Amino acid sequence: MHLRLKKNSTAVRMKLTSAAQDATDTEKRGRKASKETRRQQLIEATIDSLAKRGYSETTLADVADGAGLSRGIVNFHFESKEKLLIATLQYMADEYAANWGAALDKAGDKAAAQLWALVACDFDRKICTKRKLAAWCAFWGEAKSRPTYQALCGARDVKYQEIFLALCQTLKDEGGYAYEPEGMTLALCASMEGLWLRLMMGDGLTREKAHAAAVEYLLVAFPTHFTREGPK
Amino acid sequence: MHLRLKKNSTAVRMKLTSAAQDATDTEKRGRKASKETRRQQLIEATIDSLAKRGYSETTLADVADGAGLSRGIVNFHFESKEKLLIATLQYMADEYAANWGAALDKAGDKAAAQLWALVACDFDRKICTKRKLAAWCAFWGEAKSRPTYQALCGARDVKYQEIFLALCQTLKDEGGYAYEPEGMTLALCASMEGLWLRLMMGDGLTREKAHAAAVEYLLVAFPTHFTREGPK
DNA sequence: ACATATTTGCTGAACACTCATTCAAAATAT
DNA sequence: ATATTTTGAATGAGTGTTCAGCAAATATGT
Repeated sequence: MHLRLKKNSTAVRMKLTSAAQDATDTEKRGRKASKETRRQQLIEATIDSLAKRGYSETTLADVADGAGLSRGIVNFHFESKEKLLIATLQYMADEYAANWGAALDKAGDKAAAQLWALVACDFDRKICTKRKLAAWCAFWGEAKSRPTYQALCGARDVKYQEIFLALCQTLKDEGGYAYEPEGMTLALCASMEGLWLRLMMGDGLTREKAHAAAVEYLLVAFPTHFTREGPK
Repeated sequence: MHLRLKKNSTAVRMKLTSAAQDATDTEKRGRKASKETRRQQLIEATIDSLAKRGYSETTLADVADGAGLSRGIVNFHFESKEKLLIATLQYMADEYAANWGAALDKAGDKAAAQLWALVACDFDRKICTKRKLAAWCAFWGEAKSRPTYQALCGARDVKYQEIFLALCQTLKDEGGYAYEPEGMTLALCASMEGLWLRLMMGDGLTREKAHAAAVEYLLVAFPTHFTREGPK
């Protein structure tokens, strides 16, 4: 069970919120945490549990313990375990999409630079954690038999793959390459997903090595556009 | 529950096994099935259940029903659910290894032909079924938190990847390519695993298209060795 | 300011249910 | 007759869900 002061904790908390109202948010911990903050906290605990124990052994008790809250809490903030898991997947999908969206914006308007950025951001520190990869993989494992998961995992690609394809097409025209762009794009995207899978399995593969492998692919596919250090 | 005749079913079964002792094995169904046959039967039912319901919803009751046998049967032939699942994964790993082993034998001794065969056999009818892919993926999802699964999923690569690397190395020397062979091999293997993942997800991707994408990769990586139709 | 009422967030014990496992009895094979 | 295989009901541990009640925060009254 988690320890928690009963009577006198009030005074402590009041002092904290008034004296050390430091920085960012008025809502931080204790009762004061807003609904959205709690949901966030529970989602993080869910990712932890998925990474640590896997999908099939993730229990609400474990999530609650991980968040330092009580047993019934999930059914209060989410309606059910199922809803919590869906919200968790949704959160990860949104984060992923936001990440490559931002990378694309920063990349300028040359196609080569954009493709490079898109590949690089998949191996970004923020996204490509063992913890997050394990959570993704846990959902993949269940996706086949759960349409909702499948939709959310797939939504990852709807826009993404279109952009990828368009970029490969552009580079092909620029460089006069001979390949068939659809197959090329598919193989490239699949390669990055496969690298994620291997990173998660953890055969001593590092983020850097995985990224280097993806880059190696870019080099052979688009030799006139890239060097190992980046777009020309 | 599964329906089953009680008293008179014996006669029916006897007639089947004596009159219609058709073809292959003396041991087929009914009591007569040997230990090994029953285990096999239960493993197949397990793969079915993994594919249909996913890892977390696969129950012994479902496996037993799928095999047309009673509830307690798994604990008789396997000691526990855990052991059944491990035996199932072991079976799939063995089948996979046997498949690429055979493909390699048939490919002759030219490195290009061998690599081509190795890539092709991953998309073979026998191996690359939705059913089997879903089962693989179910195990991948749990592998992170289960050393035993991880070992069996990883064993897939121990020899495999060595051979792959050696072949890429050979082709590089023959063709005077400029890439770094480790990264190249890793990206290629990862690409095929990623294609499996996508096949399983089922975005209207077919075995043929997935194979074509892998081939597209081979073409750009080893342009002097391959055409879309095969090794030169 | 202080007291009281109401709302909101949270708790944890109780409940219902699923499911792996056990085992005595039955069916079958040798 | 004995050994082996199979059955299916019983068992018990584990887990998601419910809900009455508690406590903090806020609103309202004096």
